[in-house]
Amino acid sequence: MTNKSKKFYVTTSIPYTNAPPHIGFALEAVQADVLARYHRGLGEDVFFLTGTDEHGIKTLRVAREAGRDVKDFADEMSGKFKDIVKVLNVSNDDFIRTTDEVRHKPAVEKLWKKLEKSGDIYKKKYKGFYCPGCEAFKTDREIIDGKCPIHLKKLELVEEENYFFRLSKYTKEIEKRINSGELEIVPEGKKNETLSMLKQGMEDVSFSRMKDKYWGWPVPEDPSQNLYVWMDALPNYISAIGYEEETDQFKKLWPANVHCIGKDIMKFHTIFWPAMLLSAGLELPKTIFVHGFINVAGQKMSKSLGNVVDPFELVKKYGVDAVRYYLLREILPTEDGDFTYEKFEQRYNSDLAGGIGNLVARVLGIATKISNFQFPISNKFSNFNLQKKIKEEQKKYKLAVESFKFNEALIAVWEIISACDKYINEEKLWETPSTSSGQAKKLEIINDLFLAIEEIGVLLEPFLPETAEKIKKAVDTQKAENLFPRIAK
RNA sequence: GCCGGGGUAGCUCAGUUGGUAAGAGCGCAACAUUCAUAACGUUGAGGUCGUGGGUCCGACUCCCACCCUCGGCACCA
Repeated sequence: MTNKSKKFYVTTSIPYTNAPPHIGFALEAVQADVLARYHRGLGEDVFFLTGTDEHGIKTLRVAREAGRDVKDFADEMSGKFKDIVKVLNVSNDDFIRTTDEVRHKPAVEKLWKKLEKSGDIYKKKYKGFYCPGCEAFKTDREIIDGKCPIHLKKLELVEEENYFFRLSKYTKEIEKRINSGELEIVPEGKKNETLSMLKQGMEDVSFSRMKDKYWGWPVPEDPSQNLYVWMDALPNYISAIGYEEETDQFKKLWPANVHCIGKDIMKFHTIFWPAMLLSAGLELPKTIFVHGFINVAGQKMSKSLGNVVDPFELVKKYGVDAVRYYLLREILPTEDGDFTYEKFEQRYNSDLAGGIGNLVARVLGIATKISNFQFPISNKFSNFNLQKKIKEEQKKYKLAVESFKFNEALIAVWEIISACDKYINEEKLWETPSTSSGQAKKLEIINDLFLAIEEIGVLLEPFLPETAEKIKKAVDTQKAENLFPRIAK
């Protein structure tokens, strides 16, 4: 492998810190982690970024309601996201916060100046319905009867002068880049949605708010205004890697290979962000990968319904790889998925306990109890069919991961697991052969199974890193712990 | 309202350009078996492929209408 020179820069979106992490962010983090680990396995120079988006009204409001200092509150929330990433065994190389004044703030300022220099920043009156209670503008959709749904007070029509970004100028170019494939959007349906939005044309967007109405970094050279969310959050992808000083790292890593995002923020990543980059004379990310949402028992996850699934609890209860497995195998990568404990436990028992867990225990049991086998007696397969099957599935696996079909990649691995189980049954490995040649053949078969398990571990590493490690250890020491104890019903 | 994606076995989904393929996995049942986590394996039951029309020698696969569902339609992120 000589992929050392090839770089791979992957990001998650930066979740907002008004609430602790839920399972939706866990999905995104784990998906991005598979990509990062897979490409590392290919020998590429991988950089994997995640972080938190902290500025804005909501964090401010939630902090106030809790009687907390906002920065202090944001610190705590951001810490929770840092924790969940760690708990999920996500291999991020860095973690950026929008409140970071060393890396982020100067980078955002620099980007702003670039946009300004391109003539894409201008002042315009922004009109909106403002709720003094919320201290925020309300969108048309939020407004009920001309009133704020939270405070039930009549909204004021407030006009303020803000800085706008000339988004409209770039729609044609972005459309072109998408159509040519230079900017790839996965899946196809989301690409089409973006294209249809572009076709309708985009209006310019406000990139700042009056200082006292928005928590954020000040607009360079106009401290009466603060930078609005797009201008603050999206640039995290370049601020973290050294955009401000245009470091070697920045030159090497940008443009990003993949931005992993949720469908709710698609427009900002497929239109706003590319427009900003074009304006600044920077390259566009290569791929935007859009995942769906996770419902709980068919219902939207929400605080008011009280059905928010806490990823910390899940990991505590079932173990990190069980959670990763569910997210990657049961949830279709680009569709909305569903979470229930029943489904989770069923997946766990059938695939994890009965599949990989059982196979490893089985093979090691045969090797140690039934035979005095020492691995390896050969690094080549004796059984052509098994070898062929593994090769086929490896191919499918590679294709699947590289097209973001994580569930299909896992299906391929489980095909190998199933083939191994069948092999053991067909050969009746537990019986004692009567001849010495029969005995020799038996050892060869066990060797095949060890080779297969070893390969399964390798394939599993991006998905279930802890399990992969345990498998490796089991093969090396010929002792296995119970990988996934069955959950009693 | 406009635009787009879907509606295939109990569940989650595959089904290439229309013609002996109506499929997989899970769940369920039976059988077999004991090396393993009551596991693994084999076999089986289960679907008029949303509804009603149409084109065709022939449609899950094409056309029309309708029903249901999910999403997008521009500053909540």
